[in-house]
Amino acid sequence: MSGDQPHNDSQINVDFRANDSHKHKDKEHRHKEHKKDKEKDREKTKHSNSEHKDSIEKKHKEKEKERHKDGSLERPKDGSSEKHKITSLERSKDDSLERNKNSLEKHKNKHKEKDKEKRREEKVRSSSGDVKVKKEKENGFSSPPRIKDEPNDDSLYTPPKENSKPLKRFRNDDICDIKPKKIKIEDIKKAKKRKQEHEEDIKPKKVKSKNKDSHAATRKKIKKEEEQKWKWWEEERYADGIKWKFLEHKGPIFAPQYESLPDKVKFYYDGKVVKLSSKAEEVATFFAKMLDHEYTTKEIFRKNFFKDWKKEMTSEERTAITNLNKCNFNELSQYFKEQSEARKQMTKEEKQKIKEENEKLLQEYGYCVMDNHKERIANFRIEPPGLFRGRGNHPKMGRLKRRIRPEDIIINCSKDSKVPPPPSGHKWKEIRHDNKVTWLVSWTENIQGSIKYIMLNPSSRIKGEKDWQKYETARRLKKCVDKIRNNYREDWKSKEMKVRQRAVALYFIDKLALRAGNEKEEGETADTVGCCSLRVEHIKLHPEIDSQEYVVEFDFLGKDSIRYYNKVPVEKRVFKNLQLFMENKQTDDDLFDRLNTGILNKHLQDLMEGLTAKVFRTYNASITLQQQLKELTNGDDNVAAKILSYNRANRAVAILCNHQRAPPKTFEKSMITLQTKIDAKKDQLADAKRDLKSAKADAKVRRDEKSKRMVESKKKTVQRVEEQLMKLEVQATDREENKQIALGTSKLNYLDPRISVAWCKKFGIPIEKIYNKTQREKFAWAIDMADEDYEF
DNA sequence: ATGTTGACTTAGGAAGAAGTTG
DNA sequence: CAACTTCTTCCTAAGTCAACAT
Repeated sequence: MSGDQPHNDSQINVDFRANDSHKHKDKEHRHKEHKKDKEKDREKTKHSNSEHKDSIEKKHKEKEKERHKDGSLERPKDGSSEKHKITSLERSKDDSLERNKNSLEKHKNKHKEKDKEKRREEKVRSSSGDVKVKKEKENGFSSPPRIKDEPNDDSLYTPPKENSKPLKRFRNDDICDIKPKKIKIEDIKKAKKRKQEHEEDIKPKKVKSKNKDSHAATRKKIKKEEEQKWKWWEEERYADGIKWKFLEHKGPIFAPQYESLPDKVKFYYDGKVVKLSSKAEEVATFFAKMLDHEYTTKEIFRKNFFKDWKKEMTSEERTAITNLNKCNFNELSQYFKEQSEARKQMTKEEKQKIKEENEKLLQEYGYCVMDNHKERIANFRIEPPGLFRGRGNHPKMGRLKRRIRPEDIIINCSKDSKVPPPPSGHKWKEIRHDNKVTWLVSWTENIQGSIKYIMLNPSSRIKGEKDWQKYETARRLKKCVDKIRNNYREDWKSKEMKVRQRAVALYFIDKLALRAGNEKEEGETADTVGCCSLRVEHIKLHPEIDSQEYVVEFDFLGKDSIRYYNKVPVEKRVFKNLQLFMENKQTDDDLFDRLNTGILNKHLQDLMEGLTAKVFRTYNASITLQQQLKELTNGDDNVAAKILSYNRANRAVAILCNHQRAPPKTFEKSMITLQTKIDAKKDQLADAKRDLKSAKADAKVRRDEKSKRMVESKKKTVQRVEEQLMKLEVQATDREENKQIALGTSKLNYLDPRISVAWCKKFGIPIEKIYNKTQREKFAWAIDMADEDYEF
């Protein structure tokens, strides 16, 4: 499909540019240092085989060049690196701090009103100008019928199994020709029938559940099933909305009660010992435990902490303790360090005992029964109290996260199940029987007032089905993405501002895999943005730069305050539109002032059933992996080299999605030790080769069996050592390239696992090399169902 | 439309376990 | 076997998106 990824080359280039400035600087810097280190090493060891080193470096360079040619991994060497010298993560913090200081206040008051003003203004502007025809055009443009008619025959991409067993219809996804409302009714009817049949098959426990014998019977049954690994993906799914029929669990585990400090551990205020009340002391320990962290030095953190701490103090304490700077937590901090040290020093037996106890708790609380199957729960422990630490420059950092009591907890389970008893002397806040949701336990958290849930493990049916469904939606997008791309390109010319903005935003989401960008409440969270919430200050337009035309420079903080930096050449039309959008705006005005995620997603829904902004991320990630694997894998390579190719493909995706990590603290050091190993291995190889030579010479002279055998064994040694060396070198390359890129997130959330499974099967790579145990559990469905010619 | 809330996915870092090495 | 590194699991914050309320 030519249109699969018209953007891919640029995407990947672009991505490397995403690291551009700061990261690149950093990378280049690191490269130099690395070389220096190598040189040092050489001098030290004197066994240097500089030839070898050079050749490896050359090899790497060549490889990188190749990749560059492919439009893959190499970053362009443009000179945009000067400005940013700090690594992304550090930088992002500083940046946001600065900005927040300056603009937070402004924003708070301004933004909402300004938005309204703006809207008013622009209405005037547009009605007088060229954007008159709004209503008609809007109707004209959304033109859903055309798109909806797009043949939706999943058959092409749907493995036979799926065909015979209908996919679950979360949003009536795969019946596309019928109007949604009708479907609902029909689906429910069908579902009822299906379920009746289904239940007859598996003997629902519903009726019998009060009977203990039958409970025991089901348990046995569950155990049996456990042994042979339930393949939920071969079974029918529930229709619309219903998530389960039976749900029983043991409730959550609460955080351990606070234990007072021993008397010898003292807290000082203004140089004098102060004995704190239990409540105040507990909160003090939270602070003391974090003392080593940088954020206890931050003004906002300290202010928030102190305010909340005072609330926990007795009135005497409150009058006595008025200045956090006069508080001395050192003894507390010291005490906790000793404690953790002591924990490390425990004997094997003690550790074993703790492990066993944990295992017992896991067995008791870590599983639930959902529809005749025992399933693992993800987070069965209630979050303990502590100090809130948001990410980035969070206005609420340092606030007290309060202890959750049974009275805060809502239990969700089925009516016919054994409701978990609350801890003695307590009651649950509520017991609910809602099978339209997947959670077992919920409570409201006190920092943001949001609801927290206990849900099932990713290996569970309920999560797995949804995950599978996600990739199926992305595959449906694959089939109509060309149309959608043409559609938004047309919309760049629209007379209506709203449509143009929508089209440009969608272009970014598609090309750059940006997140949708919901509005957020000012002052409640860190100042981060996604596509729809970009502000004028987040982009710069360069009509020409580095011999490229129409370049947009992005620089903003995204989710988790991870910095997104990228210079992207765009089409002229996009560029001109951006200029238009930015006209007469302040830096802190919204770039897309007529757009939000709701509008965008509604439009997408019209283009394809189930399509939302985030599907583009999934789609582009998966299609990139597939294409990169195709390009990078060399069938003649050995396993290690193939895996390097896989990791590189994975890396291309991680870069596309801007999945970063802080470089491991020990990165430089571990690189050096690895290099030393490589050097040692090279020496060993040289020795082995010499041995082989002399053995050969020897054999020539002697011509006896023994010396022949000797030659053979020496040959083998050389081969073995060569392989080992190769493996080390591959490892070094891989690690180097991975310094601040996190592969895990995309692997876990964006890449259709069937692509990887198919790749493994095709090239004879054991799946364990790609997925660890947890990942194999999560992707069991894919491992079971994908064969080597699976295509995304 | 706009705002609010609830449910669920996505995310990076910390802690803990396992593996490696001197 | 202790110290260190690396891999895995845990933790929970921070997004997305749809349904509902205004």
